[in-house]
Amino acid sequence: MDTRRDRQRAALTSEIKSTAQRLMAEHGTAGVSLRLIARELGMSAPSLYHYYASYDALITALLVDAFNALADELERHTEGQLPAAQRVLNVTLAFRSWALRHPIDFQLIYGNPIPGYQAPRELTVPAVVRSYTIIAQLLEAALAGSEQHGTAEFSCIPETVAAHLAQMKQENSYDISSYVLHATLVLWTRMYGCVMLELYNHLQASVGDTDAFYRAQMIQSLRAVGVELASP
Amino acid sequence: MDTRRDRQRAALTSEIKSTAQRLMAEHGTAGVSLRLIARELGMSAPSLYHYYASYDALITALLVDAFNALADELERHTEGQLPAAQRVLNVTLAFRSWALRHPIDFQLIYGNPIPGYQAPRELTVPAVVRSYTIIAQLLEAALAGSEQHGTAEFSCIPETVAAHLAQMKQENSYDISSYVLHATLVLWTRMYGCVMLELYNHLQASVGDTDAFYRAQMIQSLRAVGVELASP
DNA sequence: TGTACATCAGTGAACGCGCGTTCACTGATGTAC
DNA sequence: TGTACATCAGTGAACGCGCGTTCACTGATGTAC
Repeated sequence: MDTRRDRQRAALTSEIKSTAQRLMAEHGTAGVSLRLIARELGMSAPSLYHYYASYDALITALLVDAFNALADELERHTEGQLPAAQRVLNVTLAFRSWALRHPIDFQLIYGNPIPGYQAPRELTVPAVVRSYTIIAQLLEAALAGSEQHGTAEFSCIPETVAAHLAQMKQENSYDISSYVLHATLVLWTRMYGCVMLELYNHLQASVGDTDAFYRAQMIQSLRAVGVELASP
Repeated sequence: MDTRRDRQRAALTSEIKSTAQRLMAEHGTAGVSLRLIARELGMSAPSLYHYYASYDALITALLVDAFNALADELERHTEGQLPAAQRVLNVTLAFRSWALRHPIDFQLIYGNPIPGYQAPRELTVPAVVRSYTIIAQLLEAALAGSEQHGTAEFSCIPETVAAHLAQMKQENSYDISSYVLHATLVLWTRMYGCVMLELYNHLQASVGDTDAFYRAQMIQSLRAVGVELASP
């Protein structure tokens, strides 16, 4: 049954969520409250309890949405006719551009935790893994044809880290090489570092053109790993 | 004059600060309040106004302290008998180890802003620049003797970024090459990315030995820039 | 199609909490003679 | 060394605010016959 009431309910449920996002954009991830959302929607605070069981439940909904939106966006750049090497680059660029277009969602995922809120791990862990494996699999494909595996320094993975990756591979029965898992982690930390600094406005003043800076860093990093990119 | 009252006052002023830090460590940077601090110290909230003009003034004091403590720590690893190349590596390692030992101070500087608090720019900007120039100068020294400047990919700085760096050089009359300024920025983003992910517990599960992982990344990055490190 | 009943969205009042800050005060610590 | 005064640390009460959540309620929307 799809009654008028059901449709109304679905509409308001998502309107509450989008209002929360908008208010977070204005007041920061910690600057949002049920009462503020209700005020903004022109309704009373208790009425929100018909849509979300609690304040934490609403935050969790936002969090899960953000995780999936990011992974969806990365996945979108995974497919296509382009050579795998080019697609890896595009995914790393998509990561940053999504973060800049959705700074609040990004902070919700990777920024400071919201005071008093503890994200349920059974929801967040798989969501993180999803983005991570998207990149790893694509990187594996991009490296499949190439002979050499990156620069000499790069191939030198610390013993303890290699052991940990091997164990992870076994436990989760990944069919991705330790080399690629390691390279993905390195990429990940570099993407994250640039994006987070830019989001907190610590980069613009020094770099100027953060767009070109990021792109150059990604190209350099991918080449160091062994991805053969056509010249730009 | 150094009366009993003066000493008492100085002692309490710093005790308030250290209590604030301890409470932040327990409840997050946003989870601290004047009333909570006062309760913890066994005194009334209004009495704190004899030591700090307002809540914001206290936060600012913590922030400035943190900025300087980090820069001091980096500076400490700048000096010494070791070759400059080795000292650069040590400074990057010191950055992470300081952040791990003082996670709250680090988050205060580089994490999410505290809701409702706006750091005065005339205090924070010079403090950031201080850490940045420490690394740039040392890197300049480490590269002074070497013939080649890093790998081919690395030398390729985007035009717009190069132009911005040249302008910055002129405005502030730095005597550091654009190449080194750029390399410092790259290093900076990589240090930050690793450390921030580790602080927010997004790295341990994937990497295992974050210590070795970080060290390997720094060595690889420094070599890519052209720093000639003795083999470990 | 109309009626009786169940479901559910939305409300205002209230609870209990914590916050930063102001104010008029008490009592102790310092200072000047 | 003692006295009179000024300075300052610390206090309890209060102001005005916002928060998440509960509760008993009204009135509209749906459902079953």
